[in-house]
Amino acid sequence: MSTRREAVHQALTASSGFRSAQDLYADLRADGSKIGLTTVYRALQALSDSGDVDVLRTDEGEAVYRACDTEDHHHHLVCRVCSTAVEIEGPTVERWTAEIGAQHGFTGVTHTVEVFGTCAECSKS
Amino acid sequence: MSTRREAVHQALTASSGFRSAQDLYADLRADGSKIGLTTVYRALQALSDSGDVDVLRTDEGEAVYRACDTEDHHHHLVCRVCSTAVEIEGPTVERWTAEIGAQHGFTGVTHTVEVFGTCAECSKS
DNA sequence: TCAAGTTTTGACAACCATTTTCGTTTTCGC
DNA sequence: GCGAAAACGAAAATGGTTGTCAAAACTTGA
Ligand SMILES: [Zn+2]
Ligand SMILES: [Zn+2]
Ligand SMILES: [Zn+2]
Ligand SMILES: [Zn+2]
Repeated sequence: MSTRREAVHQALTASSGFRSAQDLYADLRADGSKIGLTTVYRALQALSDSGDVDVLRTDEGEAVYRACDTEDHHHHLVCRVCSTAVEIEGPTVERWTAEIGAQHGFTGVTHTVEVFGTCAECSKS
Repeated sequence: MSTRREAVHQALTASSGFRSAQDLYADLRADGSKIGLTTVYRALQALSDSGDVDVLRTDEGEAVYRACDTEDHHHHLVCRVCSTAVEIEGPTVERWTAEIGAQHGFTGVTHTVEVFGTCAECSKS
């Protein structure tokens, strides 16, 4: 793992929420790094390819990334305000999606499941 | 509902799967319509605002739309090959997401749940 | 150590879906 | 018909993301 890729991974780990490539680029530059935007995109591509970071799309279509604690299959509960995320897992939903797919004769069934809300902290204000 | 918006809605209804704005624009032009791309985008915006069509994002971040049979809350089982979609509903997953949110003190909890696979037809080849 | 080859990097341009702008056309109430 | 208001569409602007390519950094073998 190259130094630059590590730097991106670390910048991502510093946050508990999902960050965009542009966010991370801004963070790194603010920290004095001379990294280029292209390199940030390349690092995130590599990191998500290798499964080291999770990626999802915002409603606006922007890709956002997160360095999760586990590499096992899981989902997220994301705060709509501060973007903080909690890793969640649920045998229930895993079983349910598999059944739905099988019932309709679909093969190679996968799923995307994300839960959104306003976290306890942000709910106060 | 203006004529142009109806045309877009109808073009969408002609397909059982999710289509992008560009797809629909191509369909309509191929049918001889003189509609503009901007108008297709505006129509889709209005249709999704009013809840007449469902919208989701592809992995590439492109917005795709579908004219569903019901306006009630539901999810989709989408074929990865031909993009045909089946409307599905599940009290199970509704309950599960609500519980997960409550457990972590989140308010205003919503969710996105989509199931992907290869449909029976496309699985043959 | 040094030269030659390989990989990584980053400035810049290119892409492409989507939105804005703005002048023209259509629709609708009177 | 007439004029205001809404809808249209072509073209330009936007913004995230990817492609290009020459320079910089790192490896390797002599
Ligand atoms: Zn929050
Ligand atoms: Zn799952
Ligand atoms: Zn199919
Ligand atoms: Zn639901």
